[in-house]
Amino acid sequence: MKKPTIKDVAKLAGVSFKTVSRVVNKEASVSDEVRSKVLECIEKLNYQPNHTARVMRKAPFSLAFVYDNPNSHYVIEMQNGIISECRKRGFELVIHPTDSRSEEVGKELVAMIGSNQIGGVILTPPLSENRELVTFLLNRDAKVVRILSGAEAPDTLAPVIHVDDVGAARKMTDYLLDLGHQKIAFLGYHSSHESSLGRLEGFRAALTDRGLPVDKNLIIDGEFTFDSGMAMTREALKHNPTAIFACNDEIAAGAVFQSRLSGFKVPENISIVGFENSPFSVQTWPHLTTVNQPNFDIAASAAAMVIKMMQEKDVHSAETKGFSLDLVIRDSATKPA
Amino acid sequence: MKKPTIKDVAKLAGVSFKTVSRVVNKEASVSDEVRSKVLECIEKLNYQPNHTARVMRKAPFSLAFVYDNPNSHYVIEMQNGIISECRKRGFELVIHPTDSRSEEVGKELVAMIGSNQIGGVILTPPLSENRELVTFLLNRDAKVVRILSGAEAPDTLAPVIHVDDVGAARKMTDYLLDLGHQKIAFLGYHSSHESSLGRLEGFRAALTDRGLPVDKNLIIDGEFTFDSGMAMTREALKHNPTAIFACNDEIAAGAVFQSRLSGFKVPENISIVGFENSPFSVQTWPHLTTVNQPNFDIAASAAAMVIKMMQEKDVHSAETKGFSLDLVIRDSATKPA
DNA sequence: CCTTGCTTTGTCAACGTTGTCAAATCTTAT
DNA sequence: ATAAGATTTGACAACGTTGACAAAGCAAGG
Repeated sequence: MKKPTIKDVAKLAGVSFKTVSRVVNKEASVSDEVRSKVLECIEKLNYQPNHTARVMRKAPFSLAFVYDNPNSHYVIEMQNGIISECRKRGFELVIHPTDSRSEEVGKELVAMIGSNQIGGVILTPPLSENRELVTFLLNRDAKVVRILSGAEAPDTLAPVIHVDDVGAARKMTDYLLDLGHQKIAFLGYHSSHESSLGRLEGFRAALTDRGLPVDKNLIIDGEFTFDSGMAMTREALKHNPTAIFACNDEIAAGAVFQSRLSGFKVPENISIVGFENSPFSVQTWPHLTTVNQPNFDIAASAAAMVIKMMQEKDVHSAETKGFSLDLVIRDSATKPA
Repeated sequence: MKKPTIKDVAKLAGVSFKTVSRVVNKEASVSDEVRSKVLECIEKLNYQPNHTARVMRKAPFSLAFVYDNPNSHYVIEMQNGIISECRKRGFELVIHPTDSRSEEVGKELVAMIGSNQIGGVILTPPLSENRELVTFLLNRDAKVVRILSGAEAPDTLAPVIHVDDVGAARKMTDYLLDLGHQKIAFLGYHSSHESSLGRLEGFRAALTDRGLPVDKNLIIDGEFTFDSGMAMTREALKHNPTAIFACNDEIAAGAVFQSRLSGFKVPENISIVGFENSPFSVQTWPHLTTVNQPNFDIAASAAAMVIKMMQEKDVHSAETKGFSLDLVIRDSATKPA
């Protein structure tokens, strides 16, 4: 019992297969009478249009999500956002984890696009920061949307979604400052880690805005992990901060833990805030005050953009959309004693 | 500048396009001389075979990973495992998160398969437990591989990968018992949660094997979350256990935290073990002794199975493969005081 | 030098759709 | 009743590939 094709439906309905095609594609010029008969036959035979043949005549209905990020929570939220948009539009999502340091990335992606499986690509950091890669893809006329952090899009190569984590870091720092903290440690500076740079920038800006000095001893560098968070906290504690601004929630969780171990109550004796609003932020006690990243929405709007580009053939206008981030106030920060 | 097709290559190489096709498909009957000339032209034109056309004539080269699981870490590990296998074989992965309670699941999946985009499906719990869904898919001759927990495959409907978490729970309990613990609390029983059932079963079996009683007061039910872990621990502590067996790492993390809050040192005064070896297990102090689930390998072998089924058309022999799980001994459990 | 059999190459139809354009049918105005 | 126009339908090629089969080329055996 083979899969029914459009011709089987046509035969059953007593019309030409082109008419069936028209019904399937919801074209206008079909009489109501014929349409309903065809629809009925489709139902009866359980006909499914062959996606592949369709792609061959029209355009691909798939897009790729390309990432190189060890943070599962982030990846999943992004995926879900993209998928939700894909579902609405009848698109399929192909995921493409990759190694951003590898020379192969460009080739891999070009192969996907060249082979006509994929119509568009969503790039996340650090891939999206790679100008060379982007132009390379653009030259093979791929539809590309980049997700980047920063208050503004850095260029107009291709559409960009920018996520203002600098502004968010500043907001968070302001929040701590408003609470009355003066000595705030910054944990997680890492010169090669783009997002730590942005966050530090926001942190600094908030301090300087109020004419406060930026104490180098309180800017600690390390990895984005729990263990490193603990280590950095030991370091920071030597200089008696009243609050800790951690670059992400994992670090913050480590900080909470180490603080307690060192005899500080959180938040009574020391306030600690995170960044990301990841599951880790409620995996600790007290639950972390942090910054929410609306990854789902960011991803969905990126997907909407690529799909739009895939549909309107010519339009190449480098669109841009910005997201600002909000604080999530929970229990790990309060007024200093 | 359109994408080059096989015909362009043929023209350039001065051979028929069928010959090029043969080269591309690495068929034997091409003289070395011609082959290398063709290869050269392919290179020169930057020709990429059109995947779509290929799928139309042969079979789909994509498989779907279908899941309904809120645990990002699990999903990502599975994805990565599947992808690694796909890359080796030139397949693409389409992900399909879904709502297992919805009536639509079957239809969605049949639509994917019927439309010829997808050649096979990998099902994880709880979808894979749904016999009805599996037979439904099988009837539309989809290639299905199920991942299930349990020491053995429950039936021979379709190939199954079974993961022995019952055995692992027993191993873990034995470990605690060997350490000298007698009063062990079990946290995270939840009647509708398949995996908690299996783990409880293993826990019970280990006790009964040694002729020890199973104290109902020490079997606490609740969710698989940090907060619930804390709550269950408060409950358990009333009955003075010397060890806690948590159904997963999140619960264990909550347990560690609550224990400390209640004045117990971990592991000096109370031993706590988790399950899953998720990132949470090193996101706490001391790092958790837990059970490793080799999700990557499990997924990879599922992928290998589906791909094999897709390639060898007829073979329907319900293969089966089992995985046993190993303990990861870290620092959260030790001999009782 | 011709047959036989093997290897290499080519021709053509097919896969299941959609696009183009022409044919058939239905309206409406004269 | 008829021409003109609008709507609905159909025939056929095309998309880029592979499969089936036929043709050509070549070596060995008589």
